[in-house]
Amino acid sequence: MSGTQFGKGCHLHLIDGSAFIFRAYHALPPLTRKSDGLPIGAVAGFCNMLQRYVEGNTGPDAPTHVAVIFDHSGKSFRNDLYDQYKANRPPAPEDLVPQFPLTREATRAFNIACKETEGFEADDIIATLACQARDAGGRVTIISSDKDLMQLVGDGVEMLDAMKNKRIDSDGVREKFGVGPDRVVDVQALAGDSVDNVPGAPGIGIKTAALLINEFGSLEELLDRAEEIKQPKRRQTLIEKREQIEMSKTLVQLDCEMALDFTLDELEVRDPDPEVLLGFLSEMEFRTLTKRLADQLGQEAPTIPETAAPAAQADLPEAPGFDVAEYTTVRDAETLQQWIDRIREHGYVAVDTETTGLDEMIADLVGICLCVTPGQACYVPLTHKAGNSGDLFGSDDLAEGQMPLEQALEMLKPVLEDDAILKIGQNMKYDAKIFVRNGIDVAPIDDTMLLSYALHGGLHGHGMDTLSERYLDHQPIPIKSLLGTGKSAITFDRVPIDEATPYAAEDADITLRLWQQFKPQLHQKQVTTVYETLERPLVPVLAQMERHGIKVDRDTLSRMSNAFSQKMAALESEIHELSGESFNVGSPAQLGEILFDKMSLPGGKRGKNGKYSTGADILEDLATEHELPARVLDWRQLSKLKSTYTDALQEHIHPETGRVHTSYLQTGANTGRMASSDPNLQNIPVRSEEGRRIREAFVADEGNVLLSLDYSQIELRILAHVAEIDALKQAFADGHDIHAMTASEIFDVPLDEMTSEIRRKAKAINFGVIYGISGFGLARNLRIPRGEAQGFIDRYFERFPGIRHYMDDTVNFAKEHGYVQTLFGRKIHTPEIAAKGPRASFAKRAAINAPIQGTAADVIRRAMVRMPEAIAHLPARMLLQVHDELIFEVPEGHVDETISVARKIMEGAADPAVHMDVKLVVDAGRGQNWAEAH
DNA sequence: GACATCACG
DNA sequence: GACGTACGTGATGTCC
Repeated sequence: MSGTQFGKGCHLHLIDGSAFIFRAYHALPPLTRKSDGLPIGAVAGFCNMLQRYVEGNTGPDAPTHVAVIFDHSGKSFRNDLYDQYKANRPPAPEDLVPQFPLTREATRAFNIACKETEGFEADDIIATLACQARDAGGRVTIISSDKDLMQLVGDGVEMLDAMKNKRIDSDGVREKFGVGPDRVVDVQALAGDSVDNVPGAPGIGIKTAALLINEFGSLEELLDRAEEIKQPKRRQTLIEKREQIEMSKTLVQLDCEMALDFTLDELEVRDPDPEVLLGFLSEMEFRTLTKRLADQLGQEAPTIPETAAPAAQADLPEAPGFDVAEYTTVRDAETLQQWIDRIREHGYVAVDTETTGLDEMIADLVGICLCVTPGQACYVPLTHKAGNSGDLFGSDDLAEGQMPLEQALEMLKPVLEDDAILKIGQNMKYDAKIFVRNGIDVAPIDDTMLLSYALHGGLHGHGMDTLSERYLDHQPIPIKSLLGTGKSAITFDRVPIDEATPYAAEDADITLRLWQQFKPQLHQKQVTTVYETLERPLVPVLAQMERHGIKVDRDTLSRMSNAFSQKMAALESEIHELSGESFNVGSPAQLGEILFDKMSLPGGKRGKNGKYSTGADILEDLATEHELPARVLDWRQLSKLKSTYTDALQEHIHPETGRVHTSYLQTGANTGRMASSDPNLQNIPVRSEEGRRIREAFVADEGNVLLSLDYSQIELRILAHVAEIDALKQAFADGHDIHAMTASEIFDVPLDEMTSEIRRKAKAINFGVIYGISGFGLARNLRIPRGEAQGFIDRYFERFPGIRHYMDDTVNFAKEHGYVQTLFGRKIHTPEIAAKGPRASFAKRAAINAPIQGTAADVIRRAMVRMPEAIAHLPARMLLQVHDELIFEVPEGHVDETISVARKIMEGAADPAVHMDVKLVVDAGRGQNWAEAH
């Protein structure tokens, strides 16, 4: 056959590669390569399907030419026609993404042509090839079950559903669409397609569409003569939505005349090269398949070492030391293109951005580093300024030898947004936010900080320096050595490029090395699900919340600040008068001396630095003795509110957005909780009346409302579930007041005789249990004798013995394994549990608390991950998270629906991963400001 | 930079 | 039997 021109007698097979991939992915469990944990299930299934396909190619239907056609990642020309095209399609699963390039490799290993084209979908390539083959007089079989391809059937073109082994010809198409292949697009244009988000004509499905097309002959005829339609609603739709219908047709119409950079002749069937094919299969560690194909090809099967993972790691080629690393500066497009080519070859890249500051809402991009191989990284300087770091009046001109920013971004954008290329970073949320401000939506991503958090939570911090020293035995170049410290510190754009390159490139290099080490461990440590469902997908969600921010009214804060100042001044003179001397009220040391030495008040205890303690609890006790401590308490409250909130918050209002943009630290708390900083919006006052008014400054944008949805008693509910306390479960099921119920049980008081004082005690005990109760702690909290507190606890354990078992079991588990777990499988390490003395006591209480606090944290993370999609059809925005509460902003008209949708997501957040015996309940509030909404 | 204090869940 | 003690955070001001 070789050298024959495609024509009569030839038979072209066109395989829809994406359909193969997704079918393979869903048909197989999430297999990973044994030596390094690389996800490999879809590739395995894909190879099996290719093998079966090749094997079945005998007889009259055997092809002379064949190609596997893939969708090129990214957007197609249809997105230019309609930006919503395929917009509701969920992104590819994370563990599938790294497998996309491998399926291309597999195709080539089978020596089958493998084609994809940027800006076009696989369907268009298939259409163009099918038309070319048909016009040349050949026969075509499209191996796919995608109905969008049915318009191509006829004239020697057929489809084959490989799963059902069913051929589809013109009759088959007529069965499916009610019209012949030539009118399929007309029907699709009318019926639309919810999967691809093609709008079509509302209210018209395939049946009706076929009826209309058959009646009028064509879509154009139908639209021109729409007035003749009898049904008024249908007539109106067709007239009013004409433009939308015509646009839909252009979306579903496949392009048969694409300019291809290859010809049909190049698709001729070829035998695989045994060495290449078996090499690929054994590299993937497919034992069965390698052997089967080796037998078929009459070759000796290459041996695949039966290595356990840790041994395999030792087998990996030793990464070069950091001292011999090759770090280059990229100064022109040609060199950058070489790096981009390398990235595309690998299918992943470690990325790091250098910027002018730490606030990603304000900092500007200075340069980008890339790394695909340990020890080889590049730095692309973009906006470094001329003039050296020592020059105080450094020029604002750009330094020589840098690519134009726009050009570099334009070249990198397709790579950074490519679904098939994994972008690896350390704290990628930061870099992603910088990129968004430069018009690039980085995805998909992996994050070494989050990998470490999932793997090592509780063992150590997850910053780059810690990780590098710990896992790579390498101390990174300190940023201070480039920027200096304090007042004389410079910004990164003032660092000479020659100095910047080794620092920046090293960060990307470290990130890549960490990723190579951590990623396979997810599977071994059984935290893949935690990482994939609770950590990785949260990154874009948080990034969006942070970028959106919450509106804060400066005037409200400013007025309150002035009021606080006046009150403080009055209190201060009163305090000075009472003490008989002028001193700094804000100095605990000076206050302590006044109270306990000069005035000889009782209860003077010295802390570890030899100073008297003057904490609020001590001053409260002293308040019965003297007026002064009470005044100091008042002053302190105002001082706190003013400095931390009314004043500091104003500094955080973004000059352009007028909103406050906090930053969430996903790895902030060992338990799985997040932390908020710059500013911390998770500790805005609420407990005191005076403080709560601060929340009035957090307002909804014009025409909008703030919503607050919070989990009711989530930690106690989780405790009831994990400790299996039937009485508690029942109380939650019946909707009873849980603290009153507890009080009734342990103090033997009937519910109708309950007093607020008894209930308060029970509430303290309930919280105490969650925190790993001790007689001393409860006694201090309730200000009762220690013996009495211990009595309460004893009675509590008597009534709810399950609690004691839970505590003992949890501590024992921690001692045995070195960690405890949440219901979702998050591991929180407790290295101190083996310590002696008070440290062990701390660790025990932390171990008791962690699964409860951590499970609650996991629950709300699940809700947050699912929220954007759930509210996508609403003009609602999720703004803040405060541990068990989510804050939304939504136009007035959509309040009720938003509450109902968000509540459903939150209450169902544990499902289906975890079944809870106790239902989760969410309370909702609304208002013009946060005080009203809460 | 350590410490004390206090804001939140 | 003594140890110290509720769990998890971040921001601020003082003082060295």
